Amino acid sequence: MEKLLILDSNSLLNRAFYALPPLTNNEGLNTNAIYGFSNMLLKMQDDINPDYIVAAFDKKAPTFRHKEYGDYKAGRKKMPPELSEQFPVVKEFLKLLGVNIYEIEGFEADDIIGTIAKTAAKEGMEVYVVTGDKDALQLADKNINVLITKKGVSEVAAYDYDTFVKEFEVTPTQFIDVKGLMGDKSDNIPGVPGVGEKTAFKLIKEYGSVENVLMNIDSISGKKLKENLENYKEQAIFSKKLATIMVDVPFEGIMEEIKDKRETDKDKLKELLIKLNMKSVLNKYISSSDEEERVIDITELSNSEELKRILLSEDNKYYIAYDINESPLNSKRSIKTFVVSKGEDSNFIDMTNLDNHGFEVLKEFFEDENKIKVIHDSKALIKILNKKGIEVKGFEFDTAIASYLIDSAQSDYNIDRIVMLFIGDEIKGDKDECLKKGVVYLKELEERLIKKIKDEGMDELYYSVEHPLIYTLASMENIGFNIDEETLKELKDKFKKEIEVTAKEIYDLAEEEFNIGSPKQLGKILFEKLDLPVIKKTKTGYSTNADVLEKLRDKHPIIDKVTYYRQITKINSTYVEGLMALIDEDGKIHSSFNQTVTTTGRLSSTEPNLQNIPIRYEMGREIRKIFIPTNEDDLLLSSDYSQIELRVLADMSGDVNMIDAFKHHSDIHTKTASEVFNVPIEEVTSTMRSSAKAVNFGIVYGISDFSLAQDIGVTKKEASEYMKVYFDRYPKIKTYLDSLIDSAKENGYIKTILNRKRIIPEIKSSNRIVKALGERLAMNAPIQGSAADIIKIAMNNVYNRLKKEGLKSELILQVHDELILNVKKDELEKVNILVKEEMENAIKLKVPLDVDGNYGKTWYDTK
DNA sequence: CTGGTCTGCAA
DNA sequence: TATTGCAGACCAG
Repeated sequence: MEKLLILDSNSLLNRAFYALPPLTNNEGLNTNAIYGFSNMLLKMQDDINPDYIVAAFDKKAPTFRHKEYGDYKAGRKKMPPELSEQFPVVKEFLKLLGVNIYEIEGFEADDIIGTIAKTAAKEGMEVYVVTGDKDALQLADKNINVLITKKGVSEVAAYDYDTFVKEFEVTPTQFIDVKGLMGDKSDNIPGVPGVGEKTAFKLIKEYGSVENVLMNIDSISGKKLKENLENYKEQAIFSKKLATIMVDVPFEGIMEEIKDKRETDKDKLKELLIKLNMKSVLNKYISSSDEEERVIDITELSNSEELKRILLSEDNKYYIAYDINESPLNSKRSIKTFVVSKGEDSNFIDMTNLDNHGFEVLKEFFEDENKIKVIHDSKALIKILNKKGIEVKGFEFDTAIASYLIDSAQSDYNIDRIVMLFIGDEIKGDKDECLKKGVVYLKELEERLIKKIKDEGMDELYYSVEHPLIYTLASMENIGFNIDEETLKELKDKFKKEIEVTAKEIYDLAEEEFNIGSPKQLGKILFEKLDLPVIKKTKTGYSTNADVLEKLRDKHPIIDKVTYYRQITKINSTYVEGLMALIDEDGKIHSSFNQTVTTTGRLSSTEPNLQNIPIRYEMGREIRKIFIPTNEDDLLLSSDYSQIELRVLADMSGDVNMIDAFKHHSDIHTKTASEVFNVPIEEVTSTMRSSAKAVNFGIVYGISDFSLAQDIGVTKKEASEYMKVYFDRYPKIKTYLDSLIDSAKENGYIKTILNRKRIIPEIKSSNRIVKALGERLAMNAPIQGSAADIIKIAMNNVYNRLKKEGLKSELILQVHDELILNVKKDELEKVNILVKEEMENAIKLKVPLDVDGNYGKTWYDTK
């Protein structure tokens, strides 16, 4: 006997949604109902093994029940958006599975189910109806099994005619009569007042139907019950009608349609399940035996001859992964394992003991532009090759960087992770195995990523900015920043003495020795021994951060000493000792610029982080004196964008007032102050200017009145007033920021000037704090990200022009809005102009970009 | 020895 | 109850 499985989709999704904890994919789409639904479906398929499956949905349009009874299902809460957004996805899922979906205007899913169930049973099918709604029990019949979900969605209780009668002692049809009498709160079916489940069953068991009950009211005991039955006769009949599931919805050729089975669209199903991050479901639908198992034939190349055979025997496209011997020192990094594939093969070679001939092979391979290379996370490899005098040509695509452009929020872009993310396969094994197995996925990854990048409109961003930037950064990192070790040692001694003296003073004031660096011990001294007022607490105890100490400084002389001690030990450990440990054999520091870390598109810098060298306070700023040019005669040039983020904001918002200010090269903070405080430019005080500056900063970050108030030390109300006036003066900024939030809410992401995408799952959160964060991200990311786009363009252009013009000056550092170059003395003027030109003309905005260049003998002096 | 927490540096 | 990062010190497990 053929089996038909009918899904009461609305009911099941509701069940799953409320039974399972919230679950989202990486884009913030809720998936818990989908997950529960698909697992339930899998279980049913396993248990029943149906020949056909159909899914019924409710339509939004009112049904005949609503039309006849205005209050039908009234009082039902509106479906939360976290659930409703999952409906289209489930429909897509079912469609790809080949399941027929039925939803008909004017009928509920129940009616569709009833009709299909009865029709199919009549035609000799064994029918299974799965639902979370007990109403459907009235459909139970000889060949119709109604499966009701129990606790959650994993288990079901099954009823056919016999089991139903056995349990309830009425027939399934009589169950409608029961409902007519008792009503149904959730559907707002009234029934007869005073008649509950017990009485209803009792009456129907005795009289068989609502009609018969009503004809025999006289013989029923109980005065009140009689009265109610008498008074609500019509309501009882009507309720029965409402509770009756239709079994005669007009369906033309429904059975033929159901039997006309469609195939599962495996490729698209896979894609959808990967997108939903539902690997476990995917595995069940597409078992590995179903797919051609990826044949991974891993070959070890044991000498340079074998390497040569793979790399040089023909012109081809090569997929490359590698591992390096990590070291904090650039000079000590080398290639450990080199893995190459021409598509399906995987060949690796242990580079540690490779002879010189091996590097000749690599040189011939990498410098041949007809041998096309796709490299996963190429920069470290390029750096090592470049150091050995090998250029890299014919390099077309970096799968790590491309993956970052598609989703910048991943914690890393190792091959195994992005294979899971974009292909859905799990690569098992340690780092080494992931590499060797992963290389065979690079071809498919490349194809998918190229398509995605094109679809997202990021061709220019990848091919003209990020990809060329790999070479620019590799060069900067290999060049490094020269260090004045003498001065550094002097600083070290100076700080060491200062720390000792300060510590002694603190011990004297505390009248005991303790670890000043331990917030726990310091807290004990300050708040218990010295009994200072507790300002703030942390999870683990008293807060002793800078803000707290600032508030306490009048209360005890120890506070200023502690603050000073903090500053000086911070500078000493992080910058003096930290930098000292990273000076390479060439006397330079070679920081790494990571291209795939930040969510906004900025670079980040590690080992060491050269993007947070102190500048605000003199004591820390001194650190900059140790950064010197490569050669004695050279100079350092620092060129920085003035207010690039506000200019980007002016451009993207199109606010005429702000655009004007930049066009006239006004001091934007003073101008803002004059607007917000309504005074002429000349009367702007420095306090006003710094408040305005804080507002401008706040706008860029996505502001709240609370934080602004805290920042500039006014009340929340005043801060709120500043913002209001600000938006009055720059009206288009307000509308622009709002439009960013709207677009993020609608699409789930925002884009920068170059279409760099940042997915913002937070904005869909039902937690209002998280959602508020999402809104700030939506406002900040396009601004910060566009500024990042612009300086990246400038970096490539500066790098290429210096090379093209045969100049010996070199780009060595980027600090978000600033480029630092090592400049030959006789090139200074030329390079200063060149850099300014390239930075200012990196992109055409509605406002000019202003670049200020400063040079000096040390980084400290470039001011 | 690792990972969590607190702290503080930059744009 | 402001965005993006990196890193050192401490400390519990």
